Amino acid sequence: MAGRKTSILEAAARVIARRGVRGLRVEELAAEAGVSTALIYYHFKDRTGILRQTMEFISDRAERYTTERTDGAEQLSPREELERTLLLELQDSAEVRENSTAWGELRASAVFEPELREDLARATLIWVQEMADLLGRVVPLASATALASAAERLTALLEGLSMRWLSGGLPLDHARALLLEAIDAELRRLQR
Amino acid sequence: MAGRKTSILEAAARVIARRGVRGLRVEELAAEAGVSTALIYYHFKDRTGILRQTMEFISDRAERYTTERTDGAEQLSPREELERTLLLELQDSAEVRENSTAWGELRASAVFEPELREDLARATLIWVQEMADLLGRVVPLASATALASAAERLTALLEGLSMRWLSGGLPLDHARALLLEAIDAELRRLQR
DNA sequence: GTCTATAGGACGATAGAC
DNA sequence: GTCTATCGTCCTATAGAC
Repeated sequence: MAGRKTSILEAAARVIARRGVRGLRVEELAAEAGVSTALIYYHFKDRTGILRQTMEFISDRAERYTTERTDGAEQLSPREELERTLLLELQDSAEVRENSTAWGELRASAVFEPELREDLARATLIWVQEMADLLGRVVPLASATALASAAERLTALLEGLSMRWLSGGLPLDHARALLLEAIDAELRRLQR
Repeated sequence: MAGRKTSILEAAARVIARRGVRGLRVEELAAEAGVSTALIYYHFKDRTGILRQTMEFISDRAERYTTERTDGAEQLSPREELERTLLLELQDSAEVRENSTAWGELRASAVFEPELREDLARATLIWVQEMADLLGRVVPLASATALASAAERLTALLEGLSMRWLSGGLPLDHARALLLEAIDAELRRLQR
């Protein structure tokens, strides 16, 4: 079930996290996945095909661990759940770092590769909507528009903080503290 | 005074905005600047040298137009000045788009090129401090720490929104509206 | 589906003249 | 400081066998 193609995608996420989209060499990807370069072109057509499908793979995987996270026994308040979900992306675990790095890279690449934009927009939308739902559970009386805006801001801020963290200018602790305060500011604004 | 080297840096900013850091070819840069590739290596040593100095150039230039902006006759309230300064980076003019694109690219590149990090950190610090000053003029009673945090959040959010705008997923109007609301939320928080 | 082998081009960098 | 010319490498992509 986790076929060759899937294991190539897993390898692609690792390589992108290690070298960036800019540093992704098909040959290195092949070595990482333990296959030949020809097989990669067979499955993905060209370099852009690799990037597109890797982006989809990464966003699916992120959605999955974001969802599963709550399956732990504990009962969390809506606000705790909101905070936990956002902070999940600012953690120094291999998996999160890999996902964040690859995600940042793919978004940055989309500025110059229009082929990536459609998938990027879809993944972003799903992520924003999930966040708007969580916010709505904390502030049930807020309007859908206000919730959507807050969700867009928090996710965009998270991406900005994540990038600073990954590029070495912002310690993780500090990034997390900043994000928590932003959640507080947004909730205050919604509760007016 | 605007010597060859400067005009190469201007050309580099244009090429990076057009093709990205990964898409920057020394040959294309040479053509854009109207010089030979050899001259570029003479002035910048290697590709990384080009990137480093271009980053410095861009951050200086951004600082300059950020400062000059207030020299227009009108007297603005501190809050108007704050809003104007931040919104300045979300405009569809050639110069701003070029600066934002190149800035985003260089930050993303720094994740994988440690040589860029020092310059990046310095430029970010200057930008954050300027923003903290502006916030301090709006809310004089706020603590320095609170101002610094708000400034870090607003600039990180701006980078996140900017990236979404440039990667095609967020219309400029919407990005501007989101940023204005974030300023509002941060000021509310500071004024408590 | 998967491999080996390689074509073919692009690109960074330098040598050497002026 | 600036150019012309070029070397050598790296990298995407495909041809063709199994």
